[in-house]
Amino acid sequence: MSRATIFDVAERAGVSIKTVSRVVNREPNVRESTRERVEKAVADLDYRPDVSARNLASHRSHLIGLVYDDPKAYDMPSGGYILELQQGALKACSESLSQLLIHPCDFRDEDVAERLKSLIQQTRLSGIIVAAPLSNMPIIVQTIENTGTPLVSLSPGDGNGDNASVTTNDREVCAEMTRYLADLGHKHVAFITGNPDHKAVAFRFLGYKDGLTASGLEFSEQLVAAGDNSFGSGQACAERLLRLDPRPTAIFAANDDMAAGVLRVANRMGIDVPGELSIAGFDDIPLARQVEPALTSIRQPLVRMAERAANILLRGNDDPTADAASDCVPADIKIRESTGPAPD
Amino acid sequence: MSRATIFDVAERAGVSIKTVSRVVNREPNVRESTRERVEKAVADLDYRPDVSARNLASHRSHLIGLVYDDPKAYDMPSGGYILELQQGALKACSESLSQLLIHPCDFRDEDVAERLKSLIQQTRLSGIIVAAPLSNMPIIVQTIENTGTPLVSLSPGDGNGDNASVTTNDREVCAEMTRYLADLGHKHVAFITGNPDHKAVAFRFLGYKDGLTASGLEFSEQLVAAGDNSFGSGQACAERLLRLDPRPTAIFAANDDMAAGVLRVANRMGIDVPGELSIAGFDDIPLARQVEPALTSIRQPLVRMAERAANILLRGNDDPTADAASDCVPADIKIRESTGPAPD
DNA sequence: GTGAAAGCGCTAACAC
DNA sequence: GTGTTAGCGCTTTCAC
Repeated sequence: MSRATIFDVAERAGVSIKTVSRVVNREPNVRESTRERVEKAVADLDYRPDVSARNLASHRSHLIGLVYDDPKAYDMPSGGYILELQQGALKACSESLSQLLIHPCDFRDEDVAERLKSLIQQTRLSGIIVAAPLSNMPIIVQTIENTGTPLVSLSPGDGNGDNASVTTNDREVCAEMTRYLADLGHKHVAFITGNPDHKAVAFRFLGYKDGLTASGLEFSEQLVAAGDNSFGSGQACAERLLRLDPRPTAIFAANDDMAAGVLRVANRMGIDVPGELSIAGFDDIPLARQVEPALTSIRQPLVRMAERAANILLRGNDDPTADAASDCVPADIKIRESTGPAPD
Repeated sequence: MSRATIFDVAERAGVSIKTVSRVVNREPNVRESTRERVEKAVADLDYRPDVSARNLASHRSHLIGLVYDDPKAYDMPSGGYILELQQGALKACSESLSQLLIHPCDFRDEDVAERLKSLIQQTRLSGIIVAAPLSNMPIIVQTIENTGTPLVSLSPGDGNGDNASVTTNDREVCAEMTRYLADLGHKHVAFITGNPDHKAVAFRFLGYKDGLTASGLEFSEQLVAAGDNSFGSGQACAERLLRLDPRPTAIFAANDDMAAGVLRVANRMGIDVPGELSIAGFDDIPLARQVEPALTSIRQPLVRMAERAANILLRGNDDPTADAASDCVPADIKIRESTGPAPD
């Protein structure tokens, strides 16, 4: 019971293999009755085209790569991030009869470039999605560009050259969150910045400043602490910020891990959240819902971003899901229990 | 600057393509000097064999699949689980010049089988790793078996037929954890069972019983609550167990999400952990370290299990990392702050 | 609308 | 040790 080939189908349908090929690939110029006969034969024989043969002949691999920072290099803080990207990319792939190759990479590794190059050349990837923060790393981006492989960046800090990119509105949504806090009566809203490698995270800080301005609040260096995206750094920053006089009544952290660190410190210091201190995060990781009180946060539309990125690669410009603004997918603010009116 | 082919390399090295093929595939019977010349030509031309051509000619895809339960179907409780599996499988793949195709699937979906079949036939997967709990689902396992694709199950509840499998010592390590609690003086050790779909989780319950017996403690149905692996079910079970009289002084949950639920309830009820109640979990998810007090838990060697599974597929029996017992990789107990001596 | 023939870049089997 | 010759199963080109 060896697998059926295109010849078997052709013979059974009484046509040439070219016609089978046309039907299978949904090409035009096939008479309806012929198409039906071929489709019947395909079904009867449970025929599925061999991907290797197709790739070899067509010089396209129907394979795209998803490149992201190896979570093992950190202590896997944001596995959810990666899984959502995978999910979005997989969705687009399955709709386009393509497959996804995942490629976590450690940019501290000497061989990153070499490994990437091997991946690309051996598999003849039709395209690559590079997720932040790797989308900000010249060595990664250039290695890919040198191979001539189509590339889509996810949340690159800047435009990232001529490459296509998909982003979210980090800056605007952070301004919105800041205004939300200001509207609750908070006058001293602190901010904890994230890892500077992650340029999109820098936009969050700008958004915070925008929000302050929009709310008529003054920006103060005092109220800004430099974190590195980790839980521990959130704790450290909180310890400093919460000793300030006057003490901030709201802390907005550039990610949820740090926000959770702030919450831990507040609990330890006996500061009531949200009674005495409002805390907001970013990313809406599962932990945000598991801590108590649950964290107000911002959810990036990662699944849709990755899906869109994959579709850019897979379908080019005839992506039906595309609209003018689809390369910037807006984020959602999730109000939960950790934010509330400012104390008197 | 089109890519170099095997002919270009052969020409440059002054040999036939077959010799190039031998060198590239590390086959024997090549004179050292010839090998060196070919290697030089390969390097000069930056030649990398085309995977599609190789697959087509050799009828092997150098591609393995990793099939796991789509985390989106749940609310992504244990993304870390999947990432560790991916990491292990990827490690083995990169060492064998192979690639990994990930295939999350929702077993509630009507088309699971069809989708799996498409994946396998189109890509001619050389092998498939099926992770628990999917490794317990006949529809999944049989679909794969029907295609004749080599299959390795990860933590299948039972032997899973003739298929190779890689497991951890769920039962033994749970017995050990239970003994550890008994040794701390706990007389009333409760247990929260997990999702029955996940057969390996059932072994954890058996281990709990074993441990009780080994410690001379009596088993009581009263002290067993049925959870479903979710945080919420951990809370519900805790609420029942902690109202018991006498109240258990230790609760061992079949996973960390449930253990975290127990901790939350204990905090709400004003029960000191570990002073009045010891809590132990299983899985050592990141959350286990983030809650306060940090949870005593058990860490499955998922990365190594997946790596071993991939190596079984990729290298068959000449896996240098294999030893007699490598198909059962032992788990580690991580003692943290949530367990301590029983109260008087 | 449909088909015939020529590869795609490699491996396999066998010859030398 | 090394080379020759057929394919692998499909797409492409171009003829009809």
